[in-house]
Amino acid sequence: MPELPEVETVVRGLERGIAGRRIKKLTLNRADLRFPLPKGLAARIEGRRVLRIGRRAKYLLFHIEGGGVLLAHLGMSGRMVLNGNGNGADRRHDHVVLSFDDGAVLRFNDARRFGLIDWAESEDELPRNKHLASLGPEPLSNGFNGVTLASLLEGKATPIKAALLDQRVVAGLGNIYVCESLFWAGISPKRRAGTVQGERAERLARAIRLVLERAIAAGGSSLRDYVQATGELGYFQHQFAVYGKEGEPCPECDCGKAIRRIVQGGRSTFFCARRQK
DNA sequence: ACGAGAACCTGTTTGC
DNA sequence: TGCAAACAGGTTCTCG
Repeated sequence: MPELPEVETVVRGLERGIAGRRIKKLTLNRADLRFPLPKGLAARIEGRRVLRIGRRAKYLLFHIEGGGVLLAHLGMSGRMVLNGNGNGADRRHDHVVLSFDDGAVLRFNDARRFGLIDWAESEDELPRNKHLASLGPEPLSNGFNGVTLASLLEGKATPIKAALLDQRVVAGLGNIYVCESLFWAGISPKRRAGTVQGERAERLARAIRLVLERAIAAGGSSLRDYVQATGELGYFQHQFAVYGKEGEPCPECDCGKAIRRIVQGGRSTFFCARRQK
């Protein structure tokens, strides 16, 4: 579910909702999460304030008073929702609940349990955290452009679709935004990643940035599970050009050719075979 | 070393 | 209608 724009939207909602609040209690409702909670996590955060909330790739970063950082990943089905507004979330999947001194309640709800929570002792430790250590560049950072993207793709034989899903190449893209970015860049998902160089890489870097920015502006994409921290839905799904649109006409070609769906690496890819080469 | 595919888990949709 | 298969926004492991 949640790719960079969804996580960024949640981060912004949490920043408004709980930055500066003091954590009163952490409640763990089920022990068999994908990874057990870090040892002694409750003791490290209870009684301390959340200074600010940030993001790296698809990870939420809760900066805690005293220097530690709580990391959270939402997996496929995870939600991080404030104050009971789960927008239909099944309460049985409220695995971790944080209550705050002002009465605010933050729920980590994750039906499929692909999400995770981790802990870094300090901001300096973050780059060495096992989940963050090998991530590629942030696509919305200043340094991300066609030149950097081209060098990351150089020599790769795998299809560009698979390369962009690899978080070591670019951090934060997932199935939706890879499909959408390749569409707007006019690049076939089947093209060898290593051949995306020069002007093609430039177009792709620009398309990635544009798609992500538009998606964030729309509050992310709500297909089934994703909601913002407030419980509101995202709206970018209404602006999809190709994702989930098999058989529908390409929105940019007037040839009337339909959007095709293929499977790459076990995941659906949607594209326009006429426009994307 | 690299790439393809399976596995992890639950819920919903699709097809016979 | 009913049941089974397919599918879902991600990541990580194994195998060739």
